[in-house]
Amino acid sequence: MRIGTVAKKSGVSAKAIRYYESIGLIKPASRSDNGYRSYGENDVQTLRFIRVTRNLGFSIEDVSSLLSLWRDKHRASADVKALAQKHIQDVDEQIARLHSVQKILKNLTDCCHGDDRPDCPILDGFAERAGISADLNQANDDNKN
Amino acid sequence: MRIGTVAKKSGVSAKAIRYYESIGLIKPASRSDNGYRSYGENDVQTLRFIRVTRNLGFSIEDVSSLLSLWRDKHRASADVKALAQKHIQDVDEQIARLHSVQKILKNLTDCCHGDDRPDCPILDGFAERAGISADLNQANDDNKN
DNA sequence: CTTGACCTTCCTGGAACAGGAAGGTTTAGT
DNA sequence: ACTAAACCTTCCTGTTCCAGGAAGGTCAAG
Repeated sequence: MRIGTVAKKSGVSAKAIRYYESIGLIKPASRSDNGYRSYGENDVQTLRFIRVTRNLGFSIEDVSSLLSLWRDKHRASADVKALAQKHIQDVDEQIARLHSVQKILKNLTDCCHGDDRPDCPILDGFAERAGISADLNQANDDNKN
Repeated sequence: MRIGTVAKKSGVSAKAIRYYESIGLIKPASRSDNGYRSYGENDVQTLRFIRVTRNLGFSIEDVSSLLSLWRDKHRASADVKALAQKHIQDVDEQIARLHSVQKILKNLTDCCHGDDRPDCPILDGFAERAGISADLNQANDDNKN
């Protein structure tokens, strides 16, 4: 199987496959006489595994560890779990950050009438969060122009 | 004020300030005789505004637009609101994606006993999501080694 | 007069690829 | 047999937003 075929079957782009090979995430594919990379069904499985874990947000480095664990029949499931839990924690933090951002943005936009008038609670809110009073803001404008 | 001082007062690193200048987000600072960049209080305000909006996840490009709107006393608040709402939508999508990831990961880790035994519902779950049956998985392992 | 703490510009790196150039190969159709 | 499309190869650049560091100039304190 050539790279285009395995790309379709795995859902991983040919570009990505070559990249994964270049950084050592997957081992170098064997080559046919013309120099084209040659793949088998097992490679499709590996690439699918990579696609799934990447889609779940694991870093390439983590995926590399997960691949090793996946292939190691004597792994301890605790090692896998530790990796997963670390990632879950990261995702939790990201979600928390986004929630707080969301809350702030929604509060501000809800207060904004959003017409052609210039007064805008959103910009005022940004300035306030920046510790800029309306007066300073005004002075700012004056100096800028 | 030199760049180090304005960096401290604004919470934006000197590196970032030079970068912002280089890409035209802020206008080039005036220079003193020795060639050092020179800043005033208004620059502190601008940088703080940038810091706040960046922390809220706006792209540099969006921050640039927001800065223009902030300085434009004749802006329409609708323009600001549109930008903010677009960003809110982006954040909503990110949160949704992370939530679904989180759900999957938590389900799998909850099923994993996490001891020194090799059987692991997390890896099995990944393989399943990849459309790899246990049998194929086995065949995979056999071929790999 | 020499540290040390600033500042300058310029270059590289990082995460994870996508896009494209330049050129070789294979395959299908005529 | 020939050609055009569709593959493949390597190599280089671009993306986003800066951080880190090299090499060198400047300035205030001890």
